[in-house]
Amino acid sequence: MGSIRTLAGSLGLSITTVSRALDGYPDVAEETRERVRKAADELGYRPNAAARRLRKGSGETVAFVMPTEPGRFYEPVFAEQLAAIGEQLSEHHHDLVLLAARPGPDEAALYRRLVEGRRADAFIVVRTRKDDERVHYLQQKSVPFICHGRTDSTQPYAYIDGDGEAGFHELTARLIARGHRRIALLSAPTSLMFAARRAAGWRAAMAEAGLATTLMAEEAHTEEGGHALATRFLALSERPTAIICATDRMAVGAMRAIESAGLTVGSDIAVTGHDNIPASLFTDPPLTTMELPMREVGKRLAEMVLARLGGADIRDLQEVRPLIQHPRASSGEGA
Amino acid sequence: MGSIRTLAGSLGLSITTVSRALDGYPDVAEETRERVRKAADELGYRPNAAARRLRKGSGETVAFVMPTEPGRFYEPVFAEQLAAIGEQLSEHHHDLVLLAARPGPDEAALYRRLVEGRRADAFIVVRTRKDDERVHYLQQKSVPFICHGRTDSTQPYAYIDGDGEAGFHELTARLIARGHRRIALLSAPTSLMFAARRAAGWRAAMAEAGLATTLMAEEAHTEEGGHALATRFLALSERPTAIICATDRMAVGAMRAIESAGLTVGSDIAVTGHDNIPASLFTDPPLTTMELPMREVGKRLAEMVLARLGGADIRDLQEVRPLIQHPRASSGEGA
DNA sequence: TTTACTTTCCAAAACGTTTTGGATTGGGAA
DNA sequence: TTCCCAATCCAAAACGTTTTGGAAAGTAAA
Repeated sequence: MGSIRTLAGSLGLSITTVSRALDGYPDVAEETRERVRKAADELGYRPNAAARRLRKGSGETVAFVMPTEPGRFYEPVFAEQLAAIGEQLSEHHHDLVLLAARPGPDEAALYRRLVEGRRADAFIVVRTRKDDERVHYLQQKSVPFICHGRTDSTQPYAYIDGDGEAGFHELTARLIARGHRRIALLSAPTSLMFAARRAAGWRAAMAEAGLATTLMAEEAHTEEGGHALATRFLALSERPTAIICATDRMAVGAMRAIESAGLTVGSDIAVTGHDNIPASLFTDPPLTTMELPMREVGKRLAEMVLARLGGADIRDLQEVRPLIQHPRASSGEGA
Repeated sequence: MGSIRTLAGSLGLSITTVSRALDGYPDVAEETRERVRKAADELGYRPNAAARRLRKGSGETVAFVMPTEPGRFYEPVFAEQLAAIGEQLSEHHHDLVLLAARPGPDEAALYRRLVEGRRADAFIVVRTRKDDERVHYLQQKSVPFICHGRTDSTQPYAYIDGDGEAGFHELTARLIARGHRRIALLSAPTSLMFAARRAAGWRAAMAEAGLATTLMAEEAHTEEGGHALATRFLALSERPTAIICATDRMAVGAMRAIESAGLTVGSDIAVTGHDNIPASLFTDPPLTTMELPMREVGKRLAEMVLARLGGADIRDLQEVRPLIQHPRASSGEGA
């Protein structure tokens, strides 16, 4: 029911003409085209996606594989990015297929299945790692993809990324200018590219000021991770006067640890994060943080995928975006 | 490259036999089947998804349309649910296609496009509304779907839902037993089914104890919404001694408002939420909340969709799950 | 030996599009 | 008139599977 054949039949036209009319080819009379459009609307005709994909060879399908960590997968800004990607792609009549696998052999197998079965024409790769097998594989198979975040690849690849290095450099310099000397970094695992970049920014600013970069440790980027690391640093005889966290979630955990130790965030110890999650305005005191607008990034990510599918050059699809700083009371700044 | 034809050719078999061998039909010799399997592995052959879908008529595709509100879409537990759905579906070789549209005409048009173009064989409908056009439409077109949350429909439909009514009833009764009399409810918009259910639970418990249910108001279920409503209630001459929030995010906003007013959460005013977001363990004091395990729900949602596609009866696919209560210090309970 | 049945395989049709390579018509130029 | 070209249309092939309806060969029963 509702195939192009019945539509063509009811119009007394060939299916060729109907197809070309709807696809906007120039070799069909304007009057006919209108007639076809109207009938298609009335019958609620939509070309069968599978048939179209089969014939065209390309499926108009973009895959997004969530790297679900063992245990909970809780990414504050994730949903927003996904929504933006979905909106943008669907506007251009592309499908976003969502999958999930934890990094490791399962993930690799999933990528192979998607590529070999031609279930996806392009990929969006998030949460990039330093040495990223996903990137290797897609490059080798020459499947189009866009990364959110950079990776250590010798071959060119398309990406969009926030400038975490510059952001953390600027933040660290700001704290140094306010008199801080012992500034700790609570990092996420540095095998994750975003964590490595942010750490590099902190390290550079500290080095420029001639300060030691010993107060640094890695943990999962969760409230719990932040709490554990902060507790450890607070027990030092020379405890830090400022704690820079890789993410807002870590900062929330760190703030809790500081309060438990009987200290006051903002006056006794500065705390900062990254992400500008909604809750960061409602911590006590409000959390100093920085932000890469996820909705914009998601939209751009989708645009870049479409561009790549359209044959755009990889070198024109490499973007690093500055972060928006939000200085607030948790670092003795802002309101 | 890599079609079933080349595979059949290289084996000296017909494509029929190859297809049936790989699909496990009984009319192919065990020896042959092994030979085919091995060759398929070596060549990395996977059936072309579009061709298979076209021929089979069913696309093995489940659609998930995110109801993106105007402005920010930030759903703490959302990513986890999505990951679980994706994992489960992909295990059964089904695709999860993700789309996004804000409730309204765009959303309706998107559903039509998906159904009429046969881009989706089934739907997962989340964030159900009292009068839900998505449900009406899918029922009318008799497209299989599963709701997360219930709705006001006279016809039967498949759903899984947390028992927010019982959960809030139990919580309210607990607070009453601890001596609270003026218990306010900070609700999400009651056009959303989950908010209406939770409000009903609170109202019933209050009525049973002969208490007034005037202390109730609706706002967006965000930190900001919670903050605004709490501020309003705190200004009353007879302010509430307990504030029940529809979500943890609202509770975070409410706690901030209480502190700003110079009061102490837990001792002066009890505060509770719902969702058990990770941050709820790291508020000061830890937040009393309740939970529907999202990973489990996601998995079950996927299973139910598959069951429905397999012809299971709707009446066997209606589940209400009890919530897990987490009494904590923010309501003077727990540790 | 013939018959009937089982096992194993296969040719061809079908799914609903898009694309290729014309065919037809009418009008203007020669 | 004849020829050419532009404007419209269309029949048939192709995309890569799965499924239908046997065919061929071997085996057991009569």
